[in-house]
Amino acid sequence: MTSTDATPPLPPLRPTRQRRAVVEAMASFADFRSAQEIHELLGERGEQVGLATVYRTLQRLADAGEVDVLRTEDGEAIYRRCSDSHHHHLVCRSCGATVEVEGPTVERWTSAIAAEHGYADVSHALEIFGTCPRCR
Amino acid sequence: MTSTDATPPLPPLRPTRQRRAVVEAMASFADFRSAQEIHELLGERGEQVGLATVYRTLQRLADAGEVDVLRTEDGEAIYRRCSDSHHHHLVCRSCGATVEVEGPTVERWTSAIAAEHGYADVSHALEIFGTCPRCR
DNA sequence: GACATGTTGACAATCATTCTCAAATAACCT
DNA sequence: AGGTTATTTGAGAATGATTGTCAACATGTC
Ligand SMILES: [Zn+2]
Ligand SMILES: [Zn+2]
Ligand SMILES: [Zn+2]
Ligand SMILES: [Zn+2]
Repeated sequence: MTSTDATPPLPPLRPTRQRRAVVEAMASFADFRSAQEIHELLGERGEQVGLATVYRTLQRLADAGEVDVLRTEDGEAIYRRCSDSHHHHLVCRSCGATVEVEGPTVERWTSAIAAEHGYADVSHALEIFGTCPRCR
Repeated sequence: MTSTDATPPLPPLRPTRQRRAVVEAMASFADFRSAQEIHELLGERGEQVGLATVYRTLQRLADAGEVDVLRTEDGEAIYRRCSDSHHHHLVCRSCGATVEVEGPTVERWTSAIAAEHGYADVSHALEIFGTCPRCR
């Protein structure tokens, strides 16, 4: 709420072929994929985009809240397009099928717990893993 | 519940100086630390343990549920000794101070959500981040 | 078109984590 | 104690995801 940082000099951000390609690619699947997999997918689609650019673009999208980022068991980042509202994921351990879920229950609980311990400026991360119906 | 895998040939697991050292080191701090930091700590304590061994031991401890593992924003694994029961963490973004929290609320909610979507064999991961009282 | 600046891509550099494998050491047997 | 075998260790190489470099490019503006 300082009075001097109304609109910091944010760089413009240009619409390039590569960015469009990545965004479109993200719209073509519903599960979580790694940057490298997305890079491959782009290749298959005939859209030539450098790997570094894919990484950069995914990060921007993540920062902008356009995509969700998760970490696999071994620390690899995986991405998926997402709705704009706050939510969590129910992910199939076997095939990766993902369902976005939400509800006030967890939101309230985490806030309460945090307040109870004097923690401020709270955020949280919750992922649910299981085996989906199709993989039973 | 299959009848043929009662006790798979698990390797014995020997009590070595290195393993004791790591376990003791883990008991000496209460926040999350990376394998490398723990390796350093061991050095300072005069316990010479190879980095690879630290990694191996931490993984074993994690598999055995003796330590909790988290991933930092950039995918680095961090470890902390933990109580035996299922719980979650309230972590200070600034100093790393950690509080183990638990409660049936989230447990029930996640189970319900999973069942609702037909997911079986469910597990979940929840971390709460905030600024602790001391860092306000 | 000319200019200023954001963007790209090939490739090098990081860096956490894993792998390799010979030497060291528990556990066991006699 | 000596001998045998299965683990464990550690130093260094290897891996692999992610990031950095920087010259060539593309875009928006005038
Ligand atoms: Zn599935
Ligand atoms: Zn939430
Ligand atoms: Zn703190
Ligand atoms: Zn739980």
